[in-house]
Amino acid sequence: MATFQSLPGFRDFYPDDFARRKHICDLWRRTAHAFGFAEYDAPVLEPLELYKAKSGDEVEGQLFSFTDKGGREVALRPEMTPTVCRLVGAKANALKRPIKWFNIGEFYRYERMQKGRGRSFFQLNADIFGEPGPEAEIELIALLVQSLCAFGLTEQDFYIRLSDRNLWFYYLEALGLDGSRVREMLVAVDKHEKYGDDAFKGYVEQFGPLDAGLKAKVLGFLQIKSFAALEQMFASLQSDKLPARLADWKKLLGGLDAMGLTRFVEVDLGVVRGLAYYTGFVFEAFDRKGELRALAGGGRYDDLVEKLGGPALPAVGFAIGDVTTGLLLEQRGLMPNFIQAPDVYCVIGGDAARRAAFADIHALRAAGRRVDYPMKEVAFGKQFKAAADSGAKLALIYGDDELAKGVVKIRDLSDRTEREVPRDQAQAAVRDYFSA
RNA sequence: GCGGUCAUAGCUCAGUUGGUUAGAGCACAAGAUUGUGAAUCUUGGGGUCGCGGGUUCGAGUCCCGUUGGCCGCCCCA
Repeated sequence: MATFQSLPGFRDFYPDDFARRKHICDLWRRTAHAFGFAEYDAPVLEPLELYKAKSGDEVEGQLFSFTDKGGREVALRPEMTPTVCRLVGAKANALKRPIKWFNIGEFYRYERMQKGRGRSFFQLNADIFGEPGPEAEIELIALLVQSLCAFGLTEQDFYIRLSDRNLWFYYLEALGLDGSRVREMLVAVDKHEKYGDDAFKGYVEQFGPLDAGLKAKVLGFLQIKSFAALEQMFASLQSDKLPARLADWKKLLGGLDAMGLTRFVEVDLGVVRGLAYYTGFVFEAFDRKGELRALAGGGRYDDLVEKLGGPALPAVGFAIGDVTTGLLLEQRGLMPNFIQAPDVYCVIGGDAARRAAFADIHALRAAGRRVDYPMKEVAFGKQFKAAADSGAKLALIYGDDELAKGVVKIRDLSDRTEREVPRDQAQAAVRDYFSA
């Protein structure tokens, strides 16, 4: 047993594991680029205060934080949002709008391990700054959908629940609740799915007994699962903000429909995301079977850039993690088998043959071809087996017979045909094979 | 931070009421085999049985602690 092991919650990426992670990150990157998002990055280590300013002092318990040698309180980044707000805020006036940015990076949280959650993970973060209307949500939800469809997942495999904190505010205000009572009620709504009526305990403890009529109305609202039901609910309510908001909803749902994404999206007012900094539409992606933790989450946070010291700048974004996405792909058999196959495997006789082979091997490699060969002298039979096992398309055979004739034997490993070419034409023959 | 459960070779596991030098399959390596592909046979390397303590003539096995994994709670940006 090895003396040292990786820290709890951290993963080692052996080549097979790394190939899976790379597969996920590569497709995310390609997808984000297809949507016109620009990639950025920033330090993994940030001032602790950045996260406290966004989430409150309590977050420190969930952070990898420490004091550096200069006496600075620092933390490994647990999320990208504060960092990207810092970046955008610092240059907001110089950046072309809309600002569509994404990042793929590693994040760290000091938490207890569970299925789908460790202390280090990779996320795609995508954000749009400077666009106050639902056009930004259309773009981001479409990107989120495609970030999963790119792997072959379909509406059978996952869906997105769409909700709106603004509507909750308007609704609860229309019912006569003030600001702090609204926030407390939203916490209860967030927990209702999990705890049922017990979710209201916190509200009751803070504000006294819950009026039966009010509770019934809240329960009715959080069970709304369609835009039609939403409109009907508001038909009888008086509010000056509602018509504009319902128009936003129409624009958002209309845009998603035009992109053919309606089958992925379900209106669900039961989602509010407990995070206080969300200010409008919020959305979460889940697997259809409901067996995994959330795949992705996001929403609008129009106040955060300013709160973190930048100018007032509307923003909406989401993040999707590699762990749950990977679990879902494994579940559905959509994780490919990755083989690190060379293009060419060389079968080599004795020392003289080896010297001849080396010249071609290096030249082919310099031209970008993947070439491998046995490092030690090995029986021919084993070399052919190794060539087949390697997954290479071609075997180049440098034996004493070929050397004497001044040729190289080229074996096509897929159909087992062989032919001989003069030594000085071997590289060209390989090039022609792969360009054909 | 709390609770449950587990820990034997690189992997999957066996190991009897506590009893000789802890086993198998797979994987890896060498050979049979210096000229042709998933085969066969032989052989080999690999373990202080997670770690520490206790009970015992004797512990992989029983007890306590600890570390780590898995599952759940809290939390989940």
